[in-house]
Amino acid sequence: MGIRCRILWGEVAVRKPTIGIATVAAEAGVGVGTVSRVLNGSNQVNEATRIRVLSTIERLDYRPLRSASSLSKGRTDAVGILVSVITRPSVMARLVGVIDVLSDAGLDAVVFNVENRAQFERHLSSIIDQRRVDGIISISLRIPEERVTRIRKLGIPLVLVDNSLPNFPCVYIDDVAGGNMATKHLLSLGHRRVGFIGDNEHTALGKSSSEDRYVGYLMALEAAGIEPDFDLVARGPHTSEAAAALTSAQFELGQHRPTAIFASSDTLAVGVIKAAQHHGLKIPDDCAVIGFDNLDISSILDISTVNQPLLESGIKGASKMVSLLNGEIAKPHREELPLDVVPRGSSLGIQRNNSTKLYGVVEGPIGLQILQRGEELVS
Amino acid sequence: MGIRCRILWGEVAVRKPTIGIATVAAEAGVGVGTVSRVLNGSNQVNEATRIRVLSTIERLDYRPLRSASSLSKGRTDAVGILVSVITRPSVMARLVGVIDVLSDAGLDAVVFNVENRAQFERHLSSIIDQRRVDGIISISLRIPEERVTRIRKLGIPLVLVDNSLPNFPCVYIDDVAGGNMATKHLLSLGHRRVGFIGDNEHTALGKSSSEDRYVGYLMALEAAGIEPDFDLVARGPHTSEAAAALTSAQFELGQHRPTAIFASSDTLAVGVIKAAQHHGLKIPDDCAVIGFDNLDISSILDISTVNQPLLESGIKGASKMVSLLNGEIAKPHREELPLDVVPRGSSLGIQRNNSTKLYGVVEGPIGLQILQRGEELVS
DNA sequence: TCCCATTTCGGAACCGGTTCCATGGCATGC
DNA sequence: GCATGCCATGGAACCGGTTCCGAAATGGGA
Repeated sequence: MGIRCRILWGEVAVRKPTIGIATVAAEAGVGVGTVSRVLNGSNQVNEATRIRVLSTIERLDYRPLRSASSLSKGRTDAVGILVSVITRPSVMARLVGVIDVLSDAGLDAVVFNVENRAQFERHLSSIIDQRRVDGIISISLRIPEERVTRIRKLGIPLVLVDNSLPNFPCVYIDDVAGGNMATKHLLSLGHRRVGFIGDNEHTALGKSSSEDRYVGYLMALEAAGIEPDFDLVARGPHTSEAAAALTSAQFELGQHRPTAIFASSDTLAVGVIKAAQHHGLKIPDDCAVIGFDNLDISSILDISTVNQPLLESGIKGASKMVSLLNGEIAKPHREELPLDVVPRGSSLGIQRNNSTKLYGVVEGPIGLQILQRGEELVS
Repeated sequence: MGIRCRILWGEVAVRKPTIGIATVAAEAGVGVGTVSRVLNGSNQVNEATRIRVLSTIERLDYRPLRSASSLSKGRTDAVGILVSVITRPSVMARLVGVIDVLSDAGLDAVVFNVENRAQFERHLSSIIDQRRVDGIISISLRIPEERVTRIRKLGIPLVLVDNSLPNFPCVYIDDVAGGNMATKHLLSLGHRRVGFIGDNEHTALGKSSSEDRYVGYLMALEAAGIEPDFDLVARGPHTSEAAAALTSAQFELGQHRPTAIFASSDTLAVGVIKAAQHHGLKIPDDCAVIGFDNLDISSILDISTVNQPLLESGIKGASKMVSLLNGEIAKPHREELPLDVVPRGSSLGIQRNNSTKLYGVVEGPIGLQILQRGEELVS
């Protein structure tokens, strides 16, 4: 009934009495079953008894052991979250949505940060083979085929956020359409030489959002009857520094340089803008820019972008997991979230017909000249 | 030995045979103890036997159940991470450090996102009372006194990151000194009217970093023999919008307006800069700005700041937790991390004597004119 | 050949809740 | 008064690894 003996260094035996459910039951003069029922809020217990048990629990400062409960119940009430490079703001936002929903549902959120292939494999096998969680939510990651097969065979609940896989619940966007929208936006402003700056990190372990957006870019060009110029297409690591370097190269093409650039993420768009400034090009007059994701920074820097519901994707994904674990079938198994272009100063420039007061052009080493819609910012 | 029966809807009984350690033992012709030893890498097992057991495990596709192991071992191998508003980039960076170290140590990182007092209490009691984790890491949060008492009494390992508490391991910075350094930097540039923009969110549940930095600000003024002007001190929510509004009010003081502003975080500094531009003030000539934290955005926008090792704080904090759980005493129980001023364009302006080529001043609605040290960005 | 130390191994007891079945008490219906 | 049914309850069996003790096998030395 909870007496553990341990011999320390050949000295006297040390008793470490643990207060378990049996102790509580004995102390309250009831059976263990009753205590368990009280703990789990069963309505099968008399009110007077319940109160007596509760007060005993209080008095003994009894705290039920989660792992014992998990063992009996056959579930951990925890969900594993596999997350690709967590530091990316877009990934972060999704993660927050996931965590909030899970914790509201009383589920533990066990986060696994995946930064390389080896780590990915290690985490996957740890999750799958050690049965430490009831389900898996994968954010912006592409799970290797053999793992998917195994997960499917074992019947482990899996939900994908920002990716999709046949026969699994998922929440995703149409990146091709998004790339198309962004490019069309630039084309609609009259640009004919539109560049593309993307990242190449999907090769590692993520989903190839950038490549999908590139496909959309090509489609938009084709629809406009424009022959793609592959000198205006470049890919590199997912950093603004890399994007700046790639863009810089395009700006050195002289009269063949792009007059507008679609960066496959806002982070890259920042680099594009840096490069433009480096070359003395005015934005958007000399070069229009649009990004993707609608991160905080794009709003701060007044960068046009394609908005996708990041937080919401996490919320919806986690909700599907909760339904799955509760045995309810998530009705719309697969869910595509809407996208929309957010036109800002980096493509539109100052809208002269905007009646609100605009910021003047400021000189100086820092000219973070932000075009705000109206005065709300400094209200 | 692992046969579970369940009656479904009054239909036939369904047998769900589970493959447990006993099955493996029987199948391999050994005892359960041996299988367990193999699983845990004990060296008390003959090589031939080990191989036989491993192949049986492989053949049966046996996966040990984490919660059973936890129950016997008396530990969960999981650590709870309490995190204040996770979306803040500074908090995020610390979290990443923590998660990486924990997962390297084979510990699960269970993340609890705390956004309000009620959530905080709920998560705390869930963690403490349900014994779901072996230890707690608290990031940028101030734990209520009564909870601390309880944690201490129960002997739950607790590590604080970006905060400190007597007799608990912690990793922190000297915010007072940081505020002092930032303000001194501005004073050293000749400014006498230095404003302070801080946040007031510590009242809720976080640590009062902003207030500590304010104290440092006051000390620096005093050391310079400057009487503080409380018209130049303002606090609001932790958003650049709020900071912009507060700053704007200061700029309307006419000749009494500040010529330099210390913002207690980079996020706020962005708002300060927005407000300056709104008022047609050049930075840093008309108003110098320094922030705090050295976030990505401050580097992108060339904002002077005070650097603190964010990722490192997480790494060190988690390492302390690992030591604690391993029974090793974390030697330097409390650890203060170093701070340093990172002077950038928002306070220094263009350094004319810098030999590297500088970006020209660009006109246009977006003049994200970033002063880079050298060409490495567009290399 | 016998003795003792070492290595390897089997398996019962145990970790601490959960669940299900048996039981007792009480009210209702005939 | 007795059968019936429901509610509340006790407690044994169970969940599936871990650990420890005792024992068997092995090997080396006298």
